Amino acid sequence: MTDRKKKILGVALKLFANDGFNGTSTKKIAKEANVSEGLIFRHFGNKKGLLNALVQQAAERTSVLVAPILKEAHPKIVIQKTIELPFTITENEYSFWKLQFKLKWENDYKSNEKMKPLLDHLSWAFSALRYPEPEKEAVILNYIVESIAIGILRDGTQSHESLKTFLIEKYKTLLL
Amino acid sequence: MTDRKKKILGVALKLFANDGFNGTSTKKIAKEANVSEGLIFRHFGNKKGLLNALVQQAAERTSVLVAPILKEAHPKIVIQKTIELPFTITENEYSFWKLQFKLKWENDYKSNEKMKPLLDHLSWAFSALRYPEPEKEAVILNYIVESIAIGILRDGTQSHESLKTFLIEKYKTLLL
DNA sequence: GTCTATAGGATGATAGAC
DNA sequence: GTCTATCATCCTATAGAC
Repeated sequence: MTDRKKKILGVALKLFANDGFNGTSTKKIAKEANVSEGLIFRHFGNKKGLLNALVQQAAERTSVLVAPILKEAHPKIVIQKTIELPFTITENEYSFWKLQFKLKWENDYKSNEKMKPLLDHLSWAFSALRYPEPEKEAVILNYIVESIAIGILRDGTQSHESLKTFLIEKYKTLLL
Repeated sequence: MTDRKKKILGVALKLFANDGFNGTSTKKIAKEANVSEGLIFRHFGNKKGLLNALVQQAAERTSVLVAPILKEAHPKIVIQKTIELPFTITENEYSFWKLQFKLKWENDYKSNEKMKPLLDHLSWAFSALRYPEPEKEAVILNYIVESIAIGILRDGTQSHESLKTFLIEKYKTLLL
């Protein structure tokens, strides 16, 4: 992967995340990346191809991020790590996550597959802890964690920090 | 409000919700509404003006929908009605809600003001029920309810029906 | 791999007639 | 209030040179 190709991907990620796919012209991407517009099409075929490359990168990045939770064998730790997940987002990853969430609303990319393994592992954890409805608990916790992630993208990590402790304590109590 | 103006608003709502603001051309709106393209600009000035009209309609519609909960004086019922809220969405309102949620990602429309009164009333309800952290409980429940709404928009009401009972029971138990 | 130049079409918006 | 015709601009994509 050449430096220019990487630059294009980086700039496109930022712009797609902020202004949306249709709200971002290839011209703007080229300008901000200090690259000719033609180069984008040489490397990615068309604009959609550029987005696809970004989506593929994201899939890999997501599985790396979720891996430590999936390997965790202690149910209580699985839950705690899941709650902590959105708080591990650093500011330079904001564009990445923003694009992920936005794409859920695009008809072509709404696949939910990436988070399925985490959901399954959460179900298992609640099940191991004898919750009567483990699947539903997993769905709910997943919803909470996703909403927190979205909130953080909007207002920053700090604004939600107190929720982390609150949630961990809440789920700890229920586990006693 | 003339019939043609209403028609434009209805078609624009559907298309903006499905394909996004930038993904929808005024030409397409005009064609689907059986109206000349010029008429859109006569009525709404420009494309953004059309979106603004939609946003204003939505604000009114939202406050009507939330009103019954805000008037509710029994804290337990406030919580139950909040949980039930997303399940009252009918299919012909899907576009309306879809646009609402999508706009949260648009830099110009991310205002969260519309749901603030509900959040405050929820806080009050949890407080009245002696929860130690009423504001946080309100935020969490609000997150859950929003996520369910989004899930319903994706997969239909039926797919989440069992969660409704589950949640109502869960919060009932915690209140004993 | 990268750039410049350009084609071909779509897009938002306006003017003027009815 | 509504339509037709039209404009200027922008957009994606390609061709050809280096």
